[in-house]
Amino acid sequence: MSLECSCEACELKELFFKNVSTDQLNSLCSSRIERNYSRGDYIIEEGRYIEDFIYLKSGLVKLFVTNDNGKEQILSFAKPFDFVSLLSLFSQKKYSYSVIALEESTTCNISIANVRNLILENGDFSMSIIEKMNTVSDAVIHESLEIRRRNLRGRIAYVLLHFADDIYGKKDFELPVSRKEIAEYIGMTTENVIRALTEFRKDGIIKIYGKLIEIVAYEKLKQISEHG
Amino acid sequence: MSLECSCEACELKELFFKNVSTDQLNSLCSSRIERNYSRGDYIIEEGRYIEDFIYLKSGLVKLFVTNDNGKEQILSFAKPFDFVSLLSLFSQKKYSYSVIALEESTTCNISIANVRNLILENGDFSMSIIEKMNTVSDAVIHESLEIRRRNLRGRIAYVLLHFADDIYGKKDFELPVSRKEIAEYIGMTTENVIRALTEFRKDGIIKIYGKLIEIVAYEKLKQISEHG
DNA sequence: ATCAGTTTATGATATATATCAATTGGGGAG
DNA sequence: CTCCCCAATTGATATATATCATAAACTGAT
Repeated sequence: MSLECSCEACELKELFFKNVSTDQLNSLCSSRIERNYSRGDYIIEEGRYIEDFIYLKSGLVKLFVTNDNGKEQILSFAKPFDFVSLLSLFSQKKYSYSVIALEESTTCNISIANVRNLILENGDFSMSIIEKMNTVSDAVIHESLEIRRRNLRGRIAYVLLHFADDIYGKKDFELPVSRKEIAEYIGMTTENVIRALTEFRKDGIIKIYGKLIEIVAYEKLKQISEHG
Repeated sequence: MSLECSCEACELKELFFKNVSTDQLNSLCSSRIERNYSRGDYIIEEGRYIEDFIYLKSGLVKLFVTNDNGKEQILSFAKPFDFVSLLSLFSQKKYSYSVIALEESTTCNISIANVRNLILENGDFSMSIIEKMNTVSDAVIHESLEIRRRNLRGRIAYVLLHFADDIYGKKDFELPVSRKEIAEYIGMTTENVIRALTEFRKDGIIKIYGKLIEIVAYEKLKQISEHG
């Protein structure tokens, strides 16, 4: 039985289910569903019932809300090891935000009833999930405050550094989002996002080839992010 | 023994410890400390080690962060039944925000080791604390997004309605914060907060007597909050 | 009671950001 | 392959908000 469960070999097992017994893992495993998404696919739709605990095995996604006049506000970007359904998993019945894949992405979905049972019977697992939840919500709140206290240039610098440092781990990368999406993330207009990027390019801080960004003057960018 | 525990009679017991056995409650009770704070007192100081699980029995507090240049950003206001130390309780060792009493406030503090033990041994309690955590962080994130998508007037309207509807439950109340603190909450300058309030007064939407605010045209204020 | 410091308030001005308009280029649907 | 829509870009202008300056009212401390 235990040999048949592919969760045993999952690289994310240690991260999240290290305190789960083999029996419990097998139970999770039998009910779990893995899903693949292409760029642009909805993984979670705002307003839908929360039925699964979802975590991202690979790829990159954006979390966002849509307000009455159809405008989108991006909450956060999430990469593997982030638990995209974690924010409001048990606070309410319906999702209060949507999630869309920015790259080819794979999720592992576990029925929420199973997770609930695991919480009820396994204290170590509870502790682990609480820590993860706190970490995720802390990060989202922190991010929001960081963005809010910056001006346009500071926000753009912050976002570029976020992609370079936290998401891709290198100074040159392909932007997984449009200028418009950056605008929706930092709360400014698309035109001004473009203008700031152009300014950085003209100042020799970054190079731009369409979606490709290369950070040339990393320290300078850091300085702009920190002191405007 | 159980008769001596004042937690048995605490009006917040049902809200948070309904799934806790009498023995467990007594254990919590013996280690708990109740603290009183006056307006302006620090309840939590950013950077301090998280040693207690803290909830607000009475009063009103503000949660805020201080950035490098000494400016404060207010995250949220919390009233009784809110769990002020809940945001990052288990995500890290130190508080990433401060909490100050805005009115006479009383907290109940329980050692974090006790709460941790309770999580490990009591699944229902775990479930309950997870729901509370999700609710608190959801609210803070939601609040932040709501504020962000409004202009100055909309933000001020939103804040006034927040105090009237969510905090005081009536249309006339004494502002528990300065104009400067409102500014720190909505991310605008003090002068512009004052100007917007004055505008609302001149338009007959509110009456102002120093800190006393009376909402005269509630629907109008609602409309400004929703559509600028 | 007085002084110092902060809060509230208002006006004038500067600055940042949004809006509107026009152009170019690319990607997807048919 | 072509058409059309959307993304990216740039410029001109409008608007919102910040900044600076000033003053009155209030608050707390001595």
